[in-house]
Amino acid sequence: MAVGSTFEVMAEPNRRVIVELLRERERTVGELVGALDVSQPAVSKHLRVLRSAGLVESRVDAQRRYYRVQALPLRELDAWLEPYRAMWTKSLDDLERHLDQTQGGKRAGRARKAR
Amino acid sequence: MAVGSTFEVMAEPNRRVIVELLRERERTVGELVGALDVSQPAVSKHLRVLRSAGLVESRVDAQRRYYRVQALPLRELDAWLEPYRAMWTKSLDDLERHLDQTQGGKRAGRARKAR
DNA sequence: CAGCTATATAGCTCCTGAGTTATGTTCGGC
DNA sequence: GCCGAACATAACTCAGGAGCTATATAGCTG
Repeated sequence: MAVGSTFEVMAEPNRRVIVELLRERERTVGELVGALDVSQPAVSKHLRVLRSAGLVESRVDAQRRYYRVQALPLRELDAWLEPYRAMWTKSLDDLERHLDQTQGGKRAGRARKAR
Repeated sequence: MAVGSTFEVMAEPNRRVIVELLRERERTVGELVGALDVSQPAVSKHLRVLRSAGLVESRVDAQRRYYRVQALPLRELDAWLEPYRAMWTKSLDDLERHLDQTQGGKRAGRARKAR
């Protein structure tokens, strides 16, 4: 529930891969195992962690379990990042101003700021 | 540099506290130690990790070192989250539609969607 | 220069967490 | 009703990382 747990859960590389795979479409445990280069129990363990963090849900079909992403908890990360957006925007603006000063008119037709 | 390292660095609770403290203003190591309930070497170690991830910078003043946030690496987290924004927006819309259906006109003057 | 302050580094301990193998459970097919 | 497929759980190992104490380094102060 806390932003901390979401951060910690998403810090694990294989879990991020799982979430990215499930973003495209729901998948069975077997499909994830095939994509991940770790054992099936390891994948089940990651799915357990992800489920208890509310980041995935599952649907049963016979012996198969289809997992899908539940993105809402990621919103907490987004909210946590909010105060920093202004800071990196400023950093980029400062960088740009610096480039404008040092390189002068060399880049007249250049594309405008990416935010 | 990779989004993975940024995730892992920010997963540590004390490091997140440090970054949040430095968001307000630059601080010395001693100030951070006073706020954190861990030893001074532990704080220095966290600062080292944060510095090598590009998340903080330091300025020397006599024996003191003032640390400040460098927010740019956090932008990678923001970018990573991007594809999921549409998903949680949809989840919230679905929830709202559901509430509208089940509770009908009970909440006529209610505040509008928060995004 | 002696001693104090502020911070970094070294060396160590300890616990957590990610991985493994082995086994349990559930379900469909024959 | 049995066997195999699909997944979860149990029990264990092992490495890394976060913490600590002790010590080194750098700079002010008197």
